[in-house]
Amino acid sequence: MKLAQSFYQRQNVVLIAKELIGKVLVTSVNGLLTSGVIVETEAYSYKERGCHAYRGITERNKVMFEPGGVAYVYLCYGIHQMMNVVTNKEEKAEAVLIRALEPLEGLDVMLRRMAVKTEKRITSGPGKLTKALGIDRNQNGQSLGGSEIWIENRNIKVAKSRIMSSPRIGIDYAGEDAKLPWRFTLIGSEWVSK
DNA sequence: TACGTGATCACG
DNA sequence: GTGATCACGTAA
Repeated sequence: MKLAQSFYQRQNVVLIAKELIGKVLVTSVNGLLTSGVIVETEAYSYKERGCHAYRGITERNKVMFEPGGVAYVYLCYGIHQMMNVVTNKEEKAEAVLIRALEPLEGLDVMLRRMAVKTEKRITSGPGKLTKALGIDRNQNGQSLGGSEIWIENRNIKVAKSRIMSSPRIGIDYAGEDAKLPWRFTLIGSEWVSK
């Protein structure tokens, strides 16, 4: 079943990022259902330099300041859509970046969207999984309680000992905050990004 | 390692 | 208005 708003609106974004490992991200875009098990996440908070919200609200990051439970989707490097889950209360701008999935449903749709013939590493990276699942800025600000994009708990068991933390990727500009161990990966998964 | 690609943001 | 920058991916 879908995660409740109360799951997202808790205050500890790092804990939420860890708990999202093993949950299932689902989209139904243009009537096409696709989904995957989350195997890699990163936490971001307005309190640290790695976060878009660190310097306050702007046109791009304003949905991060909404109450938890909505999608924050933005364009990176002019090409890649990045999918985040907004957490915490209104004005406490925090979010979890979804970085990799293990495909579950709608593999044929994903193959077509990615224009590839095999599923190999088709959702192993934040820019790739959004394309495979049909996520773009049309979903920015959408509720995760809606009918187009949501996250489910399907009772997939993930032992805490199978989750590893490490520094986040691609945020050298964040100085000391780049060292925070706020990236979570499922140990042994073939689907974690490189 | 190099760079495509275009929105965004902090300047004026 | 303008220019530097960027939570990536792929090719080489």
